[in-house]
Amino acid sequence: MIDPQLLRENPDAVRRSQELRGASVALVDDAVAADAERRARIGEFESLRAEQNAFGKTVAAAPKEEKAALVAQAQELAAKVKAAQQAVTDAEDAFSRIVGALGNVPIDGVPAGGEDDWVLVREHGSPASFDFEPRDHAEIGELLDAIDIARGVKVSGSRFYFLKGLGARLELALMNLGLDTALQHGFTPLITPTLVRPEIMSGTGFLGEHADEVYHLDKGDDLYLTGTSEVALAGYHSDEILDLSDGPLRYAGWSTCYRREAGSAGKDNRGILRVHQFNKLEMFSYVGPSDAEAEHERLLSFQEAMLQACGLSYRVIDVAAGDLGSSAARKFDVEAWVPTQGTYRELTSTSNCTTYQARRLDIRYRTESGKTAPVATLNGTLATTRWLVAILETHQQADGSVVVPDALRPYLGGLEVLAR
RNA sequence: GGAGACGUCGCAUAGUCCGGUCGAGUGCACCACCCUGCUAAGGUGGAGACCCCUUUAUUGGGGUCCGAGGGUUCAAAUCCCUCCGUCUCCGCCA
Repeated sequence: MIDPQLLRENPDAVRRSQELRGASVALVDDAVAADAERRARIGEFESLRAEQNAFGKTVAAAPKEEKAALVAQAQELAAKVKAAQQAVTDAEDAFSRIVGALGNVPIDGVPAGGEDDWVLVREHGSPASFDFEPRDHAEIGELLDAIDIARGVKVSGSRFYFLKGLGARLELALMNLGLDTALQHGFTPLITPTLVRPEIMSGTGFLGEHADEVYHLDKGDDLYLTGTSEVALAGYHSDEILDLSDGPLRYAGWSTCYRREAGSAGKDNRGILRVHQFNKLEMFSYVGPSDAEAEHERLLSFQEAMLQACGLSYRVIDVAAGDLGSSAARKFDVEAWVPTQGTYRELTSTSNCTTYQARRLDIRYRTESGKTAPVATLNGTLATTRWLVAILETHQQADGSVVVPDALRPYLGGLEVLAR
């Protein structure tokens, strides 16, 4: 949730934010009103409560012949207190519902608009060219006996697959390259739970507009399957006051990810570009708010280093405000060239959530003056199963074999070419 | 899955049976000062989180927090209910 103080002191900034996102500006007025209402009700309750507390003491201290009369008086007061308390509860519920619906305020420079209004930050490398007709990754995967889609569908349904032999090894190699990269930069590896409680799921913002994307267990276990380890990584320090005096806390979380892909029927049906289950290595940083933008650049640079190590050409885009998740204040996607699609496809994404997510999960740190303040949280992908698509297609040869990028060879026992 | 015990402001505990004197005591750790002077001890004082008003200076006042949420009551850490979690024993299964 956004900083209520910003809402109070500079509602215009929030209005601009909503406008940039293409979201409701009127909601800001509702939020301001809800805030005022909430504070008024709190004031009423507290003064009544103070009166009751004081009165309770005289009742307790009174001699027993006077007690009956005093208690009768107190009853009246108690009824008022109870009503006032209910009014506070209602006002606070309304406030958090309305304010919670406001997205994070984009950082200056984030382009306005929606999905297609991203701004190119930079390009690296040039799209691969071939002197033969390139095969798509599904075909290569079949030729190499590396990706078995037919049996994935047989066992689990559409959008499922088996990674087999070289495919399985390639994914593990990629993950290990990512893990080593993370370790070099001081990230602590974490293998995270993929089933989480409702409060963690909603605290991280995944039960909002994208609730349909999430698998939920309904056999008496009120748990959600996470679509990214970001959920567990953010929940990890929820309700805590962190010690950031030695610098940011950085984690590299590895987990399987589950997505329902509701609403994308017919989209990317072929291969493993869009699947219900995949693996991902995710970076997650808890930093002081003033360090957030620098940290964002760092995460992006690690991602680019990974893409480069895998020999992929890519572009970095600054995602437009309307296409940010509600938690993000800025998001960079790194998209790799996928030869058979003749276009760039998202391989990684890194979001600076500033203090938005932390405020909802109640994650704070101690400032120099000893006070507590919400931390900033950032996340970014370091490797996912989807990378296999770009790697296989980019480095394929006419005979269907695939050249292994140098950086991955040590993780494949020195293998230089994937061939059957 | 069955039976039992438990969840107190950093950690450890007192208090809960007999509701008001506990808006919470004590020990350790922590911070400041004093004493002393040496790889320590002693003394004094302080100290949490959140919210509202005020001030805008880390000011002053008020409210909330005894796992979470409800209930009973003039009044609940203390009684009742639900949920979450921990521990012990048994069963079952890896």
